[in-house]
Amino acid sequence: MQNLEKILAHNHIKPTAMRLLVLQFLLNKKVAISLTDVENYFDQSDRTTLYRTLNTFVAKGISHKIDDGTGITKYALCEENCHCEINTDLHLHFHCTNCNETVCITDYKIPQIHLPKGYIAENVNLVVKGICDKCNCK
Amino acid sequence: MQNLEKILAHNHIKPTAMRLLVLQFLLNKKVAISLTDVENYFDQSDRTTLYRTLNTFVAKGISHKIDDGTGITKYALCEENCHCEINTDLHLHFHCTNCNETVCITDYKIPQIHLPKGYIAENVNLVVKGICDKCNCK
DNA sequence: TGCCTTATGCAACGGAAGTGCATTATTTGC
DNA sequence: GCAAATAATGCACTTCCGTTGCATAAGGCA
Repeated sequence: MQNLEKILAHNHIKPTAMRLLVLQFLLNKKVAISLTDVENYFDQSDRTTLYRTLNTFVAKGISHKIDDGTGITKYALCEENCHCEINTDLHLHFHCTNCNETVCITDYKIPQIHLPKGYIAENVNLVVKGICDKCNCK
Repeated sequence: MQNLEKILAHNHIKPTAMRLLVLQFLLNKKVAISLTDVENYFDQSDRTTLYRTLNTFVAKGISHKIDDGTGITKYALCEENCHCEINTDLHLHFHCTNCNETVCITDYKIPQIHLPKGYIAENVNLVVKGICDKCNCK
């Protein structure tokens, strides 16, 4: 698990116990998670700390925020070489209305969008809702 | 303003005073509005009534809900012939981070999205954030 | 060791969505 | 036209999530 510390160190985040645990949790989960998810998992721990831990991860660039249209902010680890700020590697998020999970579909890149004259795009968010493959197979 | 009553009647909504007022408000506003917007405008009126009025409009199909990524649910009247439920007339929403307004950009239709095997799309939401034409010109 | 910075934990706030229930208006059947 | 049923409204309250302030604990550095 040295790996975890390396990830943090590489992004200039002090490897506290809590951060290592949260990072591992994010790594294990393949889906985007909410603050409440983390909170439930680390039952004994304080909500604020977890909240700030997630925000630190976002600020330092190892994870990104996702708005999947449920009104609840989700978090997911960035891919290798991800530069969240830049328009080019934006991808699709899929929210399953059955299991309530949100996954990043990195294969699908958002196409160039031509806005009416005068509009300046800074950020694009594409969310598809429906049934995910797991729920579909059941 | 007979028109307003016709719209409601056509969608099987009883034309109460409140509903007519809210409908007119929506018609005048070219942008997507939040419950709070309506609430501020109809200062004397109860929030719950407005909340339920908007929900009724959505349920009966004369307006649709928009999630513009601000975390605040917005509402906008459907276009003529809109069938919100159906994937074909989904359009783009643009949220201006300067004036905080959200507009429907109906000219841009969301292209077909090819999801991985097993996924079923029911709904697509595409939100672009940035600076709108009005703010850009200032 | 002592100082300074950072992380953590507790408490509390605020906005927004939503619900329960009593009251008022509006239909509808008789 | 009246009574009963149905629907709409208004008030109070709850819950959930995001966020902040502040005091304490921990860790790094001179």
